[in-house]
Formats: sequence, C-alpha cells, structure tokens
Amino acid sequence: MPERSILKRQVCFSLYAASRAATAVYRPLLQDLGLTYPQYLVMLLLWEHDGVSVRELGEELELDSGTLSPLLKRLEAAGMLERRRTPDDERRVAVHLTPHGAGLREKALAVPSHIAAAAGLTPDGLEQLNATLAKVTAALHAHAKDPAP
Amino acid sequence: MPERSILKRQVCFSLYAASRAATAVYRPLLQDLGLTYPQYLVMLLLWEHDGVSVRELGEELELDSGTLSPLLKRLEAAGMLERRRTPDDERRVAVHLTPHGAGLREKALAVPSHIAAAAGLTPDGLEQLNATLAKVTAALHAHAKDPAP
DNA sequence: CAAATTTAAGTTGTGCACAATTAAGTTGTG
DNA sequence: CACAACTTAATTGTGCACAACTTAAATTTG
Repeated sequence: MPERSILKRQVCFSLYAASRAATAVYRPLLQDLGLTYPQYLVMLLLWEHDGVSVRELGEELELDSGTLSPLLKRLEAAGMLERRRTPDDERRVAVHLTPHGAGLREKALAVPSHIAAAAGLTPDGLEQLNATLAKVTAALHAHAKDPAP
Repeated sequence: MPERSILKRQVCFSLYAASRAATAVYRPLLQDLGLTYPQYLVMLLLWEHDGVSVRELGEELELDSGTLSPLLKRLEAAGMLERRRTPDDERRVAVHLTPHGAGLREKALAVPSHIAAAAGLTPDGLEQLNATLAKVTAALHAHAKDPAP
C-alpha cells in the first residue's frame, strides 16, 4: 500500500504544488523583465497579437475583469501598455503595447527553454503532459459548469 | 504545425489552468463544509495527525508561515482548531482540532471521489499523472534551489 | 422606438502566496 | 556562563484569484 502522505496521493494537490513550483522557477527570470507570471502571460498574448480586448485576454487566460483590470493597470503604470476604449464599441477596451512593452519580447525569448530544462522531462514527455493537462482542464471546466450527478 | 495558441503550447500555463480548474470544482463542495481549498488541505493533514506544528504543516504543503499564520487564524476563528505553543519548545505552535473540526471529517470523505470523476481520467491515468507531476515538481524545486547552468 | 436584456469593464472585499522583516525562543561555542 | 547563530511564528506589504456588485454601452424585443 502507498506509503505517501495523504496529500501526495491526491492529484489535485500535485497540480497545485507543481503549478506553484513552476511559477517559482519563472519568478527570478521574469523579475529581470519586471514582470510577474500572470503579467508575462498577458504579454505573451500581446506580443502575438497587439490590441486585443480585455475580454479576449480573459477568455484565453480564463481570468475575469476582477483579476485583469488591476493587473493591466499595473502594466500600464509600468509603461508597458496602454488601454483605449474602441470607437466602434465603447464598452470594449483594447490593450496596446508601448515601444517599451514591445521591446521586452526579445529579452523574454530565452525564458521558455530555461523552464523546459528545469522540469526534467524530455520534449516528448512535456508534450504528453501538456496534452493530459489540457484534457483534464477541459473535463473539469465541463464539470464546473454542470456539476450534474 | 501546432495550431494551438501561444499559451496552450506552454506546459506551465497548462499547469496553472488545470490547478485553477481543479480548485473551481472543489469550491462548491468545500463551501458546504465552510472551507477553502488550502484550508481543506490543512484539515486533511490534521485529520490524519492531530497536533502537528505550523512548521510541519508548512513542510507538507510547501507553504511558509506568511501564508499559514493568517489561514490558521481564520480556521481558529471558525472554531475548527486551536493553536497552542508547545511547552517543551516555546517557539513551536501545535495545531489541535476542536470537536467541530474533527467532526467535519465525515462530511469531507465524499469530496475526493467527486473530483476524480470530474477529471475524466481512469484511476490508472490519474495515478500516472500524479507520478509525472510529482517528478516535475521535484525537478523544479531542485532547480529553484540551485538555478545553475 | 422605448423598455428590458445582455455585454464589457471596473470596483470592492476576502483569501491565498510570497518576499522581507521582526520577535522570541533554542542551541552551539568559546 | 555569554553571546552569536539558528529556528519558529507572526507581521507587513504586494499581487494575484474570484465572488458580488456597479456603471455604461449595445442589442433585443414588445
């Protein structure tokens, strides 16, 4: 029978612990860029597609405006982006990179390989873990919406 | 080549998203017990071994006193536990369940099976994911301590 | 077209995480 | 024994997450 502690037997704790451990590896790397991990995720999206709306960011990150609004405000205060209401739909706020924010991309390119190495998995193992996690997340989301039987 | 977004290709985002999705499934179940997910983790440890110290809780959960002290204070205020400095070493604080806290265990027994079902994995798949995550977390921790080459 | 509904973003309040610091107790060493 | 080094908790301050609510704009509908 498993000798592991009550926590180590629970896959949800493993997720929780792994997620925090990954963020901890990111932290010093991102600190050099002046970013936190959630801020880095926002910047990744903006580097790919400048000018997305707060709603679109929230959809990709699975975060609501209660989290994103203050986060974007901080990034704006740091001079990395600007928020502008879109003229065609005054409800929406489009997020645009400043030159400083756009320039940070170069320095951020080295980050992912660092993390991949730290995880101690082969590229194949990483890919497989990623696929499993995507599947689990989708199943959990489906369940959260309709916590049926 | 992969059509997935910049985020979905990153295993760390998958971890972050999966962890939050799992917590979201826990939330309504634990709300019935008057617990948050981190509080539930603490209670799991106490149900297994009453009277552990704050340091030991922190070691198991990989959390420091900056997180645990206020969390325990809230559980104490809710009447679930008591904190007592140990006589043999006045630095340590032992955490003891109250009858109410101990009694909650029965109601919490149904929780894990709910989550396992929601994750949409076979028991085998869960076990394997758990093992992979444990391995990754250990590798990440090792790297965090010594961010060498 | 006016009222009701829906959508987008922001605000407020609670509870983690975590860095940095503080305070008090214990241990080790000269 | 004295006192430096270490250990344990708690505190302070920042930044997420997330629920609940507010405000304003757009859309739907009677």
